[in-house]
Amino acid sequence: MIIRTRFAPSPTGHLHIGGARTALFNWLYARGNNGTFILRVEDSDVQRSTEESITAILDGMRWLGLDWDEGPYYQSERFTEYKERALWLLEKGLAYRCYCTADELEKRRKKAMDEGRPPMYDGRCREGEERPGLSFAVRFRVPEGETSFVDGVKGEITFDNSAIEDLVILRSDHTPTYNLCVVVDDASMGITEVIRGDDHINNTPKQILLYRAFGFPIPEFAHLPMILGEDRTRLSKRHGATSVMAYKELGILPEALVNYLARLGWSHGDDEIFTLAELRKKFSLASVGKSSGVFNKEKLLWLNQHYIKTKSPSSLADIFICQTKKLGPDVADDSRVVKIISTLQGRSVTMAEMAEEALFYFKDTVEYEEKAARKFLTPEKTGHFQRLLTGLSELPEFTEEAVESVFTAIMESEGLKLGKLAQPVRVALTGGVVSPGIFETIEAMGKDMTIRRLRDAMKFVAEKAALT
RNA sequence: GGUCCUAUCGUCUAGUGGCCCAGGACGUCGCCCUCUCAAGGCGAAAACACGGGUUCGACUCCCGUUAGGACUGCCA
Repeated sequence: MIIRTRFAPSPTGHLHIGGARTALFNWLYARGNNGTFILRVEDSDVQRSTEESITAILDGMRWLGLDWDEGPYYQSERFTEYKERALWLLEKGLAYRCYCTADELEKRRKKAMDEGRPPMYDGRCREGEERPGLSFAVRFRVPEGETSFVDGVKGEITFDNSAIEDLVILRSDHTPTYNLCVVVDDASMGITEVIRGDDHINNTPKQILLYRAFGFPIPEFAHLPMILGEDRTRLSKRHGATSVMAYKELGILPEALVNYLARLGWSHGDDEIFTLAELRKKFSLASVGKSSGVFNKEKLLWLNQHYIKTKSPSSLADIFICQTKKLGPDVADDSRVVKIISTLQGRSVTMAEMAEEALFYFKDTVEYEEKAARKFLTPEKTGHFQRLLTGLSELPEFTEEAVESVFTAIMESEGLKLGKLAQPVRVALTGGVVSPGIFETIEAMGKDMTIRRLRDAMKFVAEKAALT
């Protein structure tokens, strides 16, 4: 049998971390088993579903590289089918008309809670007469007995049906509800493995009962543990960035987020680094853990740093240009970009950070940090700038090695250590005391800008000396 | 309240009865390297929730306790 999995988000917000991991695991399971991955938008709650959310979710999926083979299907386009199915159950006596109003139900529920009774629907309309002219909802008649299934992650789970109330499958406006839609959809789309968050475990027996009532084949279920915030409660806005796209803005690479999400709840021995392609080969439901995990930003950042460090500079260029633009400079046409990235990628944790650290390469004039200038831009510390300037401007090839040779010549003839020379130059070129290696910085900056900045610094020193 | 799920270092986890006085990774701390900052190398501190069983032997199996989480909607 061909494996068919699906990701079924409800479009009431962006694609969040938990949803992304569910999508990833479904994708991995399908792709790893030559199966089909389906995207279905669960917008059966017309009131809360929005177009923007749908776009946001699709964007998030694409950014992560999770492509789908079928869909997106929309539940809102399938309302007649759900309704017909519900009516069929009604006809067969497997469901019944409930004339209770939402208000009454709410009151009864509250009363039951206050009195410490389980707030379940009491089934009062179960055997009632049909009352023509009155509006009604359709409730599924939950049979007596037990319902159990073998969960792909958690193992065997059993429920006593007495704890399951007769659920509404068609609202009084005759729109379908979630449990009906999922069952009808999963069955008609031929889903073989339902992989979703374990907040759905309690829905599973209801759905199994519906499958049985319809006579549909029952799929396998696998429930993934939740992702929690630092305070060990369900991840939500309170915990900061929870939207996948927010991480993109922060300069997180999709490979890093995918890798992190995969390792949150799934493991492969002691391995930590996985590309999407490797995950595809190695992923299995059997090695998904049972317990919920806390989302740890530090580790995500570590992975991000790893990918920034190991990717080719040119593959980072588009993101770099985009992040830099957010800070001002448009560097799309700057031929130095790739070289500049290569100087920064070993020391940037995020792409946003890299853009910030790269800013000095793009400024028209350097702004010296006051403390740095005071310490390093002095007559004695910049004494060799003229010689450096000459040496550099005479270089036929402006490469890291060539630049280094100019420095070495000065150091040898003057008996200097590199530190004595490098720090003042660093301040002259970047304005501060922190930057990539001085030779690579000079190469990446280019001959013209380097020489100009060296001259500016000498002028700065001279003017300062003249004032005192 | 009821139902269900879960329980190894601060965090993510390895571990499927003896290989474990518990391994890896992030983070933390120390040392080394060093033109600054990183990166890198080396090292350290740090965990089997508790109580009963089962067994020659339990982190591993069973039961209970405790703790956390989810669900309990005419939301999904």
